[in-house]
Amino acid sequence: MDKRTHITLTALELFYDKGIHSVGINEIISAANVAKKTMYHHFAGKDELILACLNERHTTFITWLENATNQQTTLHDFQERLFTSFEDWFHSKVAELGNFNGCMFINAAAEYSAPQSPVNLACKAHKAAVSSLIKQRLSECKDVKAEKIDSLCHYLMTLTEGMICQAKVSGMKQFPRLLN
Amino acid sequence: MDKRTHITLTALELFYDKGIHSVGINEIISAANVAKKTMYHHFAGKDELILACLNERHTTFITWLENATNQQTTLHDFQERLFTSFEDWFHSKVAELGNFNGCMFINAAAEYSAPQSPVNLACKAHKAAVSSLIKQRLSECKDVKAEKIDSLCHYLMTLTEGMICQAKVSGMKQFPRLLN
DNA sequence: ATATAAGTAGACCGAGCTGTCTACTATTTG
DNA sequence: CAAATAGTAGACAGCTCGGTCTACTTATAT
Repeated sequence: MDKRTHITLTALELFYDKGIHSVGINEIISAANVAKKTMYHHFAGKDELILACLNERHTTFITWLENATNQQTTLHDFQERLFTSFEDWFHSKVAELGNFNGCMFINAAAEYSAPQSPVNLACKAHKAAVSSLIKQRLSECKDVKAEKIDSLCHYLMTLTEGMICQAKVSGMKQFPRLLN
Repeated sequence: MDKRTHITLTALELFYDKGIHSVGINEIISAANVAKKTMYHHFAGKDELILACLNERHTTFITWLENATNQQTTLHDFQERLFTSFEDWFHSKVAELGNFNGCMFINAAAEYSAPQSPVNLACKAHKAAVSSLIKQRLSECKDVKAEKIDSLCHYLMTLTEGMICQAKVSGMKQFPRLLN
């Protein structure tokens, strides 16, 4: 594997697990078994590495979610598929997403709250992409009217974001499914 | 005002605004206009100060939420009051909660993910207390059956947690209100 | 009034951080 | 082959951090 990718993946795992500020360069190069010079050959600094990690995570997550939610024909099916997919993630059953520790981007935004900082912008962009994917999927449901897509997406995003937080903080890993 | 409280409030504002790891002792004592010795007279170290801040925030938040949601008689009224109260918070219209920057405890948990660390335990405890308050309020609604309280609470908690994250990360500050 | 506690200002220490540099080795490529 | 590139190991500089300490100054309480 490419050294740059290897360093990125190693750093991502540490950042996701422990938080960004808690992980130093020395820990990363030690875990990746590379020399410090190698890391600084591929990345201008820690900031660039952080952004590479977020980018890597973004691609992995969106690809997973795309595959996990395709080919649903009704709103009910899509919602159920969406919920169970997230529940799999919460239980660390999705190999490519690693040991569940909340949303990498919510976590990162907590550490980088300055709204115009590159990290914060990457977090916003990720959430916008997830929202966009959900709208795409809703538009593929035959029983969803076009004018309902935005509000349904907002509703589903709110539930998924809420469950991510609860799964991380409180260990509650099941979506609410209200039976009327 | 008591020096200990003054230091706690100053530190809390900085922690809430910038994140815990991003704020050093020197910044705190400088902002609070106290000597370093004063701070270390009242707190054994940064960790103890952090916990005091979380405790302060917890009390302030729960007290606000208790007052904001009392005397609702129906589920519909309670839910609407809950949502509009949170929306006020998102728009920084609640003086005692300061400039909105997400949930202090979700943010803190992102920085302290070790499940048994004191900070993480304080975050879990806070969320449990919010959940408990919502259940209490639901039990006060005349049209809510006792056996529905847990699932309704889970549903409302999921929506509020989700909206907190979206308000912070994406700037989306309005609850979804699906009109059937 | 005087002893004790609480406070100020800031120097200082050791540790850890990011990032640079030297010296050397391996690998790739023209 | 030769030159450039990518790599290793690790020392080191410069900075910041948490935390301690000295010397001095209020404030408080018996």
